[in-house]
Amino acid sequence: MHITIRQLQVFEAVARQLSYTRAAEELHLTQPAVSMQIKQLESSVGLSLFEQLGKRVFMTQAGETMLRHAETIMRHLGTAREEMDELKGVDSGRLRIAVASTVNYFATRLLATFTRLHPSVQITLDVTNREALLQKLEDNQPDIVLMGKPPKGLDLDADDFMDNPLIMIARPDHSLSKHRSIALKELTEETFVVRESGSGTRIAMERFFDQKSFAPSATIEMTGNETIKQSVEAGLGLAIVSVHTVELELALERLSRLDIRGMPIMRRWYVGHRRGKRLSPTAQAFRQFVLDEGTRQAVA
Amino acid sequence: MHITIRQLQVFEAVARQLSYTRAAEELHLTQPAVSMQIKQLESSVGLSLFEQLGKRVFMTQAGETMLRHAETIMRHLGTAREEMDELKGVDSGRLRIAVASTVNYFATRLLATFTRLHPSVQITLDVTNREALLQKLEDNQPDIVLMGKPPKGLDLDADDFMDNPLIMIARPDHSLSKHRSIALKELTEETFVVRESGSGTRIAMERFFDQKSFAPSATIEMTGNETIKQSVEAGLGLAIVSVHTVELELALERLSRLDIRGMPIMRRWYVGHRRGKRLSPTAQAFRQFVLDEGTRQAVA
DNA sequence: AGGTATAAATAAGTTATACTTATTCCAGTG
DNA sequence: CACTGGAATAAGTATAACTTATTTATACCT
Repeated sequence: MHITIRQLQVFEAVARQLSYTRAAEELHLTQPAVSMQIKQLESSVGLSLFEQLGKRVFMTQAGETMLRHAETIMRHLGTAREEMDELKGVDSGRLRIAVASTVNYFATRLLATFTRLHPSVQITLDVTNREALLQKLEDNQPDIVLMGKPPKGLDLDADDFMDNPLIMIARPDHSLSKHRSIALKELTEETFVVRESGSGTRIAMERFFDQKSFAPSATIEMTGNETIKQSVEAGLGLAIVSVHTVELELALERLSRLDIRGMPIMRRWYVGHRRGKRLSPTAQAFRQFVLDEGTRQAVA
Repeated sequence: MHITIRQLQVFEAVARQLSYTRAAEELHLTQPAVSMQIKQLESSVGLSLFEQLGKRVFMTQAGETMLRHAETIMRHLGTAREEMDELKGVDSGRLRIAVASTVNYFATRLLATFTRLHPSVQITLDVTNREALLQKLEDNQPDIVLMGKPPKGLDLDADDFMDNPLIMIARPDHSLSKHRSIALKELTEETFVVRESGSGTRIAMERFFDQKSFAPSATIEMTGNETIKQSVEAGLGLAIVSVHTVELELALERLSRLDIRGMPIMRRWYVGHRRGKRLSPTAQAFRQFVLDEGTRQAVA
């Protein structure tokens, strides 16, 4: 014998009305149904909750105690329902976004706009490199990821939404910086500053070099885009980066873009989530927002 | 479709184990039974509570929210059960006692002893005259009443437990105070201080006078035993009171007892409760205590 | 790739539970 | 003393909560 919410509901009505019949009416039930529920509740707690003296129904002390708990339980059920309904809307809840580090340069802009549209959504932004991001996906940590082309192996529902041109950068005073249509083989003697393995940009670069059967004479490996940019600025060597990461530096002419034949390497950004994941309305809204924003940007 | 406690129970187990199968084992159920309960809960809140990605089961945000409420609800159920069990014992709960005003003189002694035996019982003592007491019984306010002989009309389960001798008192310097075996008719010229109507002592007195075909020449009506005693002490007249109310004054010889023929009027005290009332274990214990204490006193 | 193991979903059938209607019982009331 | 209002009881029915058997899906393992 165990307590049920129905019993508590019926009990609460009887306690309020102090009448089985009126409680039954209120609940659109018959009077015997109410009697049964109360009797079951009483037998499962092992005490009388009501006593009938003459015609009137009184609550026992046990009844009063039970009523207090019944009320709080029902109140919690109510608020649970309310909070669930909240979550059904787009303008609430939590949105966990993980982005590959390169994406960060425009993800913040994207998020700023989205936050303005849906101010009460609580957003978590997690910036890591591609490899760590795949691990996080494994743990179902992010709702939505923004990254380069996802690997085939992983079960990811991903759509591309934006160009991601990879370009080669150098110090503005580099000897080739004014040249046009440079062939890769001209760079054989150059040192390349490259991202850590596990980075999407690194993978894209390697594939490009493989295709062109090119192998740089020297590479220096570094973690993070900022570090790479600073190294190139310092004259440590050349680097391949997403154009999004260096817009500012190019404009200020602190870095210059080399006009390599076959470049920019045209890649795309993807918005994705684990296949089978039940996206919350908020997450769906964000996904759609990213896709729309991508095409808008492309047109502009 | 409505939420049930069973659903919350099963949900909580799955949320903790993050596995339907293990939750089923824990609850001694089969796995499909768990699936069904979760599905029903999900459909009644209109949101997925879990999502299955690959083999692993994850909680959704809705699930996390629901879990918080489920836990508090189950905690309340638990404490409700505990408190109910408490009430099943003799040493807890509340005990509402109502006594006729005359009873008060020994009820306090009785309660003191009972409280020492059951210290954590919360006792309410309500002292009123017989008439008001019957009204309170009507409203099921007291658990137990101590009073003189209850009227036949009312549905009261009452047992007598102690003698209640009514005696006549006078000022010690009253002319009859040294006399023996006084006949009522000798008191025709006396003034009587009598309790208000509705008092048990008053009723008993009137019946006694009727039987003896005696009618006092003058009566002064007063409320409460204390007032009566003081009035007699002040020489206002004679009075009939329960011996229990004047023990102290007789011992100190501030009042004296007249030796009237046919007195003391031998009445009894009763411990009672409304017929059909479900006495709590505490109330039952008190009732028994009063009965035992009464006979003990009689023997002593 | 293909086979295997693990875990959840689905289907069908059974038992228990939550209701109903009809009736009885009980206490207060004219 | 019949009458009325209100709860209890009885019997029957629909729904919910389970079971077993089976299917489906995915990770794992050569």
